[in-house]
Amino acid sequence: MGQARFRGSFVTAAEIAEHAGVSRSAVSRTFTPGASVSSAVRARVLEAAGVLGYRVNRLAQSLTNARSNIVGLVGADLQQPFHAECLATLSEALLADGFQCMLLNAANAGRDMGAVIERVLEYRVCAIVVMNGTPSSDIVKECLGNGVPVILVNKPMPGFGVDTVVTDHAGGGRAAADQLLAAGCRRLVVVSSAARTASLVGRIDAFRERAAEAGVSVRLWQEGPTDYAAGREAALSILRDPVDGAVDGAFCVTDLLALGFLDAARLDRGRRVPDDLSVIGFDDIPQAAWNAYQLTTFRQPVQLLTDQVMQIIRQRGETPEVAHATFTLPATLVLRKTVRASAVRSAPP
Amino acid sequence: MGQARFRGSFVTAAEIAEHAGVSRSAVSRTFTPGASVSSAVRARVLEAAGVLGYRVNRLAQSLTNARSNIVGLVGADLQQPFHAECLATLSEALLADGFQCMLLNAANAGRDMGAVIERVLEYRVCAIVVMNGTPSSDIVKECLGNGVPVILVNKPMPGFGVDTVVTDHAGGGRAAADQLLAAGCRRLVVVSSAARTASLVGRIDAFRERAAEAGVSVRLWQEGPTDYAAGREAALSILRDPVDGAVDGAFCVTDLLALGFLDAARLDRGRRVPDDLSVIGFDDIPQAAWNAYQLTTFRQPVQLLTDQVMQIIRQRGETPEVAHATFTLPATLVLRKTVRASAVRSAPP
DNA sequence: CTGCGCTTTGCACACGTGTGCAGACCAAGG
DNA sequence: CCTTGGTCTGCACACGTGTGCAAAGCGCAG
Repeated sequence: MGQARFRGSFVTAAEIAEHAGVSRSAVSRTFTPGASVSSAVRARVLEAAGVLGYRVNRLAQSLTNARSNIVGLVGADLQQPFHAECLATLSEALLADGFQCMLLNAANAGRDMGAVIERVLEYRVCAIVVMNGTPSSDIVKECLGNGVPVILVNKPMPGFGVDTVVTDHAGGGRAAADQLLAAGCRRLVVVSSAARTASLVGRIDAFRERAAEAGVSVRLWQEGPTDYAAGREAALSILRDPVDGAVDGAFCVTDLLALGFLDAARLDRGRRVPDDLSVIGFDDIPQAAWNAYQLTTFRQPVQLLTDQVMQIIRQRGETPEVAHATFTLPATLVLRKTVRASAVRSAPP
Repeated sequence: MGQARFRGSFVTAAEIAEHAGVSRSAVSRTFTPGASVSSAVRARVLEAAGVLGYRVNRLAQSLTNARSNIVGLVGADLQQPFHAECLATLSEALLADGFQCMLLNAANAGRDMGAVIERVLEYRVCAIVVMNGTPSSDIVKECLGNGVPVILVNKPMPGFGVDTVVTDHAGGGRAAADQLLAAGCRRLVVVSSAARTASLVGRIDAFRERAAEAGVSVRLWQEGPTDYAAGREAALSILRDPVDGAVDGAFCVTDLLALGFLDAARLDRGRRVPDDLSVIGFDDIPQAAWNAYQLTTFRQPVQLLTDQVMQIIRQRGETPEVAHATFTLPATLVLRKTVRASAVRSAPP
């Protein structure tokens, strides 16, 4: 209420000092934990700050500290359910830990995310987290050279001085193959996109390898973007043949692909899922649990990934010189209703 | 490459000046558009900057400018499709216009978003955009008192010194009623949540008013959160009665509610949509277009809303004193397949 | 050659904060 | 009384940048 200054600018510590009749240092010390101020001075400063509405200027603060408390969050395709979940979880964890997050939308994946990273470097961020997409090695080197740690999610980049946190895509791919094989499927297809992302490739390769071990060959579909429409296209094309003798098991490397695949398989191609055709996805986005789908899929451990990222940020903030590592977290199978119950089951208790 | 300094800190303008044999002012002027530097000096500065990897410190820059180029983006429930779309669109527009965006995840809606806004004020943001959720009037006053413009999306707060950008919820609600009435529905229900958000209330009231004008009363359901599961609950409860004599038209004030409602209506309650029951949603999230749903809904003009927000930010950056206004943008009907074709149609051409 | 005007340059200050250092103040013991 | 030790406080500098001001350099007309 006591607007001592003209409207439209922030109050500074000097003004608080004047109002409270102390030196500016006293104001600074009052808001610095562990600094030496008498309780009398502290009280007067706090009162003046309350009246005038003082709010410390973190920009100026960061100037002396060389610590900005800002973390750069880089990602593309933010409106996709899985990425949105990562973003929501990460940003909440950052805020809870006292950081601020600068969002860098690399928009359409594949656009030069170097440009946006360069811009956020100008704010002296204390870390950069890449949620998806692939930054060029040049820009990563530049970050590291300036002492800004880089943390990659689901994008291993070994021997580069970065920390990496990944889901166990290969483990998920193997488990997916096991599920379909156990369900009796023998004509398998992997549905992916034209993107050759490490996470997608990891799932694909492990799936095919496991199927090969069982003597089953796998058809591979890799076209278009990684979204619902592409999943539809895949099903429309793959399931063009009549029911008998066709594909009976599909591993869609993303839930979005899986849901599009499911819709086209059922509604356009008349397949009964899971009777004629079993489908498995990956990510466990909220829509996978919807009753129209009930998709069997693998849950990415978003909370664990986030926890690990936070731990790395804190760690590097204190002791930057520690060795870099890759943390692999398990994907867990979520059994719903798009995979046929396996013929051989353990007897119920 | 030429790391003249020890690894782990940023290069300053003074170091560039020394390396190029000029004054620090010359460096500053080289990177300030419109400043007066000879081309010879500029060239030497740019070369030194390239070699040493100079990157201007925006924190220090903002200190003198009192302009940080940072916009605070406040929102809750960021993983919900509509909010995620708003976030993606807004953050991309901000970046394209040269701003940086600080993301403030208010997490579970209704938590004190005052706390997060207070924190971002410390970074001297040049504007705060509230994408959803309701900030307290105290915190809004504090922003405005410090000269930080506040822009509310879909949350009118008239006479408060804020700018507001809203979808025409009432127009959508009326049009929804018109659609259902034209389809011959006479036993209507509005499905909403326990949240009494202005946007939801606007849709509800306009819908009921229009229905009342037509002499049709409307049952109102307002329970639980605004999500898929709540839509299911609504349908399970409302459609418990046998088919004949029950509800034949539902306006779900959100697509998420509508999709949950649809699934429960079809799969659990055996209704045929649109034959037995017509359903209309609101938002036009991507999932509404999926083949399993084909939901008739109203598209919120996210791109227009974003454009308007950007225009306000630019405007207030130049001439802060201009009068505040509310901009209302139309919602457009997206006809899909959950509303019965109206009995009376204009003859095809 | 001299004077004028324009461009370029460096000095010095400002922005708002943290903090080392020295001095002031105070209490207690000798 | 003096001395010692501890707690507070204020001065002054630092952080990295933008910019007003005056001086210097230069081209050109008189």
